[in-house]
Amino acid sequence: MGSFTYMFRWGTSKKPVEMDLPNHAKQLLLQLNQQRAKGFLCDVIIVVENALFRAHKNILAASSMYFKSLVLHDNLINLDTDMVNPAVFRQILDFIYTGKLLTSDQPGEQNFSALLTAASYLQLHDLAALCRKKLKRTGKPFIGKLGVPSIGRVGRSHRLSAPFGHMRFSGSPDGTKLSNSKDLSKVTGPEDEVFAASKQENCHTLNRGTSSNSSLNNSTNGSDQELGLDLSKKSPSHSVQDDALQADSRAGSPQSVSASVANSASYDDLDLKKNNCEPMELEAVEENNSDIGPKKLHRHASRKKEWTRIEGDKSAEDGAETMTNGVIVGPLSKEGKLGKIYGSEQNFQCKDDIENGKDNSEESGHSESECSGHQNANYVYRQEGFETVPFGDNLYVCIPCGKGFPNSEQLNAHVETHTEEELYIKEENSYSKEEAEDLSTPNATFSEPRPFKCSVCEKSYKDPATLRQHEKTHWLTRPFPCNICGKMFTQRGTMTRHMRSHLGLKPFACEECGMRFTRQYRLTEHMRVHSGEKPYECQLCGGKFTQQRNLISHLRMHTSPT
DNA sequence: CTGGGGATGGGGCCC
DNA sequence: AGGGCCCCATCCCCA
Repeated sequence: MGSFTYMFRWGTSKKPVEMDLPNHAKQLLLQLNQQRAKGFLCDVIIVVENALFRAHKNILAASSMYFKSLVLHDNLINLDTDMVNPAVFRQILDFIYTGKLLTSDQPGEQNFSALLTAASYLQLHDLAALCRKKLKRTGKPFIGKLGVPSIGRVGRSHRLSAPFGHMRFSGSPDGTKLSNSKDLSKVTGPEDEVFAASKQENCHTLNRGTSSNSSLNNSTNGSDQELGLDLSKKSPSHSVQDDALQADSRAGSPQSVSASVANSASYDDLDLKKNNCEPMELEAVEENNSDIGPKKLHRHASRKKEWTRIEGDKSAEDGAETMTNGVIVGPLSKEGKLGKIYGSEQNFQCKDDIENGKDNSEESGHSESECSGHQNANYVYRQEGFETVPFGDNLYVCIPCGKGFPNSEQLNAHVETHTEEELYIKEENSYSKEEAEDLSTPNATFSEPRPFKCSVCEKSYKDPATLRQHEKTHWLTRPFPCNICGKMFTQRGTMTRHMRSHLGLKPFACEECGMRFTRQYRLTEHMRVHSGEKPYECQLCGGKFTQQRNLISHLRMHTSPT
C-alpha cells in the first residue's frame, strides 16, 4: 500500500500543500489489525467451514469487489468451503490486514494452490497473482478447484441470516437433499456445545484463537454500539450460525483446522454420525419439509449424551482453575477435533477469561507457552440409549401436590385422595411464587433427608454442591457474565443457554414442521401441538392444555379477582 | 376492544 | 455440565 498524501488548503491559497507521512498507512493498518485482534469495531463475521472470523467491513470491501458486494448487506458471511478453508482464510485475512503472506501450515505448493483457489474465489487479484507467481516458480501448474466443474460455485456465499432452508456450507444451491459427507448438518450435535465459540480452544501450532464472541451482538445492550454488529436478524428457524457453531463445536481441532480440507472429509468418520445423534440429519430434511414424517419423532426425547474424555491434558476438562489457555470447544470427533471462532493470531480467549468475564478487547495476547499442553485432548462420543417414549410417563399432574400420573384415570383417583380442606389451603397459596417453588422442589414432597440447609433461607438439599449452587442465588454478584451482552448469571448453564439465544442457535428441530428450538424441553412441549396431546387438565373446569404453564395461567384466571 | 387460549422466548433453579 | 421444569412475559388468534 502506498503512503497517503495529505492535502491542506490554507486560506484562499489555491496551491495545495502536500505532506507525506510515510508510516501513516502502515500505522493505520497496524491499528486496524490490532483492532481486529481485539474484535474492536469488527462489524462482520465470516464463516468458513467450522470457523468464524471477525473483521471490518471497510477493510474487506477495500480489498475485494467480492467482499464489497457481500458486506454491503450482510453482517455474517458464509464462504464456500469448496473454495476456502479456515486455515487458508486465516492467511488471507492476515494478508489483507498486513500485506504479508505467512505460509507455514502446509507444504508450499499445496498451500499456494489452496491460496490461489481462495484468492480467485474472493477476487483478491493481487494475492492470486502472487500465488500464481509462486506456483510458477515451483514449476507446478495450478490445478485448483477453479479449474474443475465446481467453478459454478465460485462466488457463492450464504447469508447467515437467511432461512435455514437455504443455508448450508456446501450444499447444493437448489436446496436438494445432501448426500455430501461434508454436510455439516450431519455432525450437528447436542445442545450446549453451542458455546463452542467461547468455551473451548486448543491453541498451539496455529496460535490463533477465539476472539470473544462479543462481536456477535445483542442489540438490546449497551455493548452493541461498541462492537457494532447487529444480530437482530435472527434466522426464523435455523441459521448458519447454528451450523457453524455446531460444527464448530465438533469439527476441527487446531490441528484439523490447519488441514481443514482433509478435515471436512473426515466428518464421515464422526462417531456422532454413527450414533445417529441429535439434530444431525435435520437439515437434510428441512430442505423439503413436506417429506418429513413423524418417524423420527421420538428421537429427541430423553436422550442422554455423555462425552468422555479419554486422553489428554486433564486441564482441558477441568474448570477454570486448570485451564488457563484456551477454550475447549467440546468433544467433537474421535479425532479430537475442536472448533473455534478466530479473531486473529494475537487474539484468543481463554476459558478463564470467559469465566471471569474478561473480554479480549480488554486483554489479548496470551503467550503461546500458556497454551501448550492441551492439544492432545481427545474425546469420544458416547451416547446412551434413548427412550422411545417421547414425553415421559407421568404427564397427568396433580396440581395441588405436583405428583404425576401416567393417565387421567390414575390422576383422578389420586385427586380424590386430597381432602377438600387440603385442596382449599393449597389453592389459596399455590400461586404465590414461593409456594410454587416449594411445590417444585422435593422439599415439598416427602423424600430423602436433606441435611444441607441454606443459611439464608429455609431450603435444604441432599448434597453440598446443590446447596452451594443454591446459595449463589442469594449472592448479589453473579459470577457468570454473558460475553456478548454482559448480562450476569448465577449459573454457567443459564449463561450458556442465554448465549445460544444471542447466536440464534437452535439445535432441536421439530421434524413435523421444521421449527427449531434452543432447548430440548421446548421441542418436547412443541410436539404436543402436533400430537394434540393435552396432558394438563384444569381440576376446576376440566379444560385441557398442552402445556403446564398455560394451565397455570388458566388457573390464575379462575383464582384472580374479577 | 377485550379477554382467553395457544404458543413461544428467556431466566431461575434444582437434580 | 446438561437436563428438566418452574416462572413470567409476550405475541398472535379468535370469539
